[in-house]
Amino acid sequence: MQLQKRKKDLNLIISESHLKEKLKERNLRLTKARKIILEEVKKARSHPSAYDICVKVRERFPNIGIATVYRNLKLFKELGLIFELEYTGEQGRFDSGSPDHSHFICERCGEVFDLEDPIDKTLEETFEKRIGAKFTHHRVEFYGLCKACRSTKRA
Amino acid sequence: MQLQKRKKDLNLIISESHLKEKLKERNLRLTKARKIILEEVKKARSHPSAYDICVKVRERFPNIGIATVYRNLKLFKELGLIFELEYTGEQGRFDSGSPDHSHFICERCGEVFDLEDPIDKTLEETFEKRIGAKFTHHRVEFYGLCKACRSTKRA
DNA sequence: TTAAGTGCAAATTCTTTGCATCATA
DNA sequence: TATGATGCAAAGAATTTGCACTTAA
Repeated sequence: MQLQKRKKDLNLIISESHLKEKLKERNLRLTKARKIILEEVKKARSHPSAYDICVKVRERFPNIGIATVYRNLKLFKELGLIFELEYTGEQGRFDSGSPDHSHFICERCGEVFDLEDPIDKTLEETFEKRIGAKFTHHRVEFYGLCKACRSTKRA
Repeated sequence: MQLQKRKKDLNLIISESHLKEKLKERNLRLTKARKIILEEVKKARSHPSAYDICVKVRERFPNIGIATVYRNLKLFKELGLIFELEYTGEQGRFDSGSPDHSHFICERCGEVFDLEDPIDKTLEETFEKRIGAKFTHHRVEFYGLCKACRSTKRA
């Protein structure tokens, strides 16, 4: 009982010190809002939207504004503390080809390159069995710097 | 020279008849706008946004409205003629965990499930070499019906 | 104390919708 | 010619931004 409690506290301490360290690198402050937002993202069982997180945070910090949640989620992404599931913040992009290929998206210039599909039938079936789901399709995207952008190091 | 021209025409004819057939199944009409929009998506070298496509279509069909482009892109997706690169139309979803896992997203209930990362280092390096890029990360998402939604067939 | 962070509301951006008009089957 | 499709503008949804006030270091 006590051990578990200690463990829990320890986890929080580690999280918080990690956050503190990351913030210090950029001369940013550890505010109450920032701390609670990260805690709520970390403890969320599912994959919450900014709005979901705002609702959760509000239970503990009633005056939080949605703008603060957005600002901090964006910051946490930049710090590498969380990941965004969907590549939003841009317009939808369309692809006319067949579905069995993957994409590489350059994070500097936004160019999209086609690559072959790395997911084979066997793997797909293994995953389907594991969670009892039936897949209709999948998507694979790689992100990084394209050839052209690598040679022009400076923007 | 002539062969190439013939080939080109043939491609267009095939595309158009495919479209016509798909449309007929749903009692939809083959309009000039619809035809040109699909042609422009098909011929686009990169992965255009709805706005990009609208600009292209406008060169050939000046009065096209952005709403018509959106409506038809949505339709083409439903007909399976094109694919949308990003899972938009929803809020951004966040993930607090490590980046080395993939996701399954239920298309009925929207629930997100974690799965292991199917991309190994070797494959990543092969792809990097092939296009001369340097990857920072990747994302893999599976879509379909989850266990719970499969058992409740009807909504 | 002082610069970063916040809340609020207004602004932006992307996408969808309502409606009168147009055009395909 | 009847119904589906379009253009326009207005509405919606998600996210960002400007600014005066607050707070962590």
